[in-house]
Amino acid sequence: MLTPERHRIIMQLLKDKNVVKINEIMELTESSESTIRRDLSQLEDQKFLKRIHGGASRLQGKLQEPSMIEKSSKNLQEKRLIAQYAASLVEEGDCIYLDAGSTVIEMIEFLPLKDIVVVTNGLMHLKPLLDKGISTYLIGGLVKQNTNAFIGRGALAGLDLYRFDKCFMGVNGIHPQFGFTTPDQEEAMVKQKAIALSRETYVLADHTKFAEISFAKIADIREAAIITDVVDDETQMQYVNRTTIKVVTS
Amino acid sequence: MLTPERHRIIMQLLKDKNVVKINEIMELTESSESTIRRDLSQLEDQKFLKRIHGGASRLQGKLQEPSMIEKSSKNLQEKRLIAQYAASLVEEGDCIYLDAGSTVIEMIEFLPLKDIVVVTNGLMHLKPLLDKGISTYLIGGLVKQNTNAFIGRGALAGLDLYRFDKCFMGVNGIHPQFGFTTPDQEEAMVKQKAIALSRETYVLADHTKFAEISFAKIADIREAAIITDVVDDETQMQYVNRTTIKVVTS
DNA sequence: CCATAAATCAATCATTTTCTTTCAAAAACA
DNA sequence: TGTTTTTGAAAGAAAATGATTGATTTATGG
Repeated sequence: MLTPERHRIIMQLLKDKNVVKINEIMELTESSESTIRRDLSQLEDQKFLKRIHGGASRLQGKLQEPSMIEKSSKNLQEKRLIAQYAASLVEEGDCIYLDAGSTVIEMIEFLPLKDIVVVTNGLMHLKPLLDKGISTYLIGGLVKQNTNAFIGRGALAGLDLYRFDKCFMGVNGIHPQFGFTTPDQEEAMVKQKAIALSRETYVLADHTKFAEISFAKIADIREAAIITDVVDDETQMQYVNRTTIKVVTS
Repeated sequence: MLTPERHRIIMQLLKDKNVVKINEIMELTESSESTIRRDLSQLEDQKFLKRIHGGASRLQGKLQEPSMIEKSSKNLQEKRLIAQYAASLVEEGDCIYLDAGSTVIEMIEFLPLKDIVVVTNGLMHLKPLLDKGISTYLIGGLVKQNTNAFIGRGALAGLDLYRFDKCFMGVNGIHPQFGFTTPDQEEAMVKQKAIALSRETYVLADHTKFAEISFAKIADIREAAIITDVVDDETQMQYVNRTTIKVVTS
């Protein structure tokens, strides 16, 4: 592996995690310890990072990342935790489908850099995915104005070209009887098909989605695992399914 | 293999990958190590890339790649006239295909607001189209990093869902014998298919495109009408076809 | 708190890979 | 044909790499 490529990977890791261990880099780049140490020295000389015992840390102050500042909103924090957990489910070699939607978009920055392929119907997902250097396929179709999602016949046909290991999806309502729902019928069709084409489906949902019912049904509640943050009282319990994963908040 | 062709391949690889190893180029061009090294030296002298140990990396920052940035400012006025004329060909009720590319993108602001449907493989086209309120379909596929065009199997399949009244296309080379050409083979396939699906095809080309030959052939010169700005002397005449339209410049 | 163990570090060296230079053969050109 | 340009191969120089060493730092247990 060429030097600048390693450097790029190191900086990418740092952007994601703030601190990175030498072992991680060694594994990811398949290089020796010495090489990575030299890399870190060089990058430190160029003021791109600060070396610490065991690895390196991002130097803050000069170019503060917005990711740390905008963490104030409670709901956003929740979403990020859910997204982070969801991203951790992605394994090397996976081909995954990322549904359009604000929760799913948060997953991208936590995705592993390794050998994965992403297919999506979310226009907004594209730039962050490409920035990470992930090979990305868009399914095409009619562009829905307000959500920037691809829907319609073209989207369904584009989807049908692929099969997925894992599917990550946002929904608007989760209800034990009425299943997963979303306002737009056309979007529901796309989601439905994505689920059908995936080995496993994960629905990312913060607490606001439970006990809600929207217009168009996507699937029954048992057809996907739910990744959420709150499974508190008995009232809520009835809305989850047996594959629900609770992400520890706080 | 000829020198300029190797150079073009090298630059193409760099556009896609940011870094390229000498071995890769050797294999792809079937040339010796020495030759490739010479190529890299020359290209570095011309400020087209930066040599690194083991290969070359594309230089970013100050001298951005000429493909998208320099192009978009240099012959802008020319391009806008060509684009404006092309847009005037669009009639009410038309379903048109807009190819990815900097010349075609200029068409959008001149498009009539009426009842038209646009299909495109250009990601950059999307926002201006939606801003104008035109109903827009994207064909999907693999996102090519540097041109933001959709290519590959997904793009071809997405294209096949539609039929077009008119197709507007950019190319890199126009030559009486070698036809319309473009550097990327995958993009050429998409363009080829778009032409096949259209009743009429218009190639938008400023004077820099004539007598140029790029790597991948799209179509013979008689398969499309050319919209251009200069048809001056006899030398140039041989490169145009009988359907060439000259746009009056200034 | 200290002492010990474990982990990490910088420095060095041998090995591998890549680079530059040089030269002769091949190809293109006139 | 002779001349120029391009190409490929070879040899020594330079750079990058990986392993090893002993020093330094951090963690752990008493």
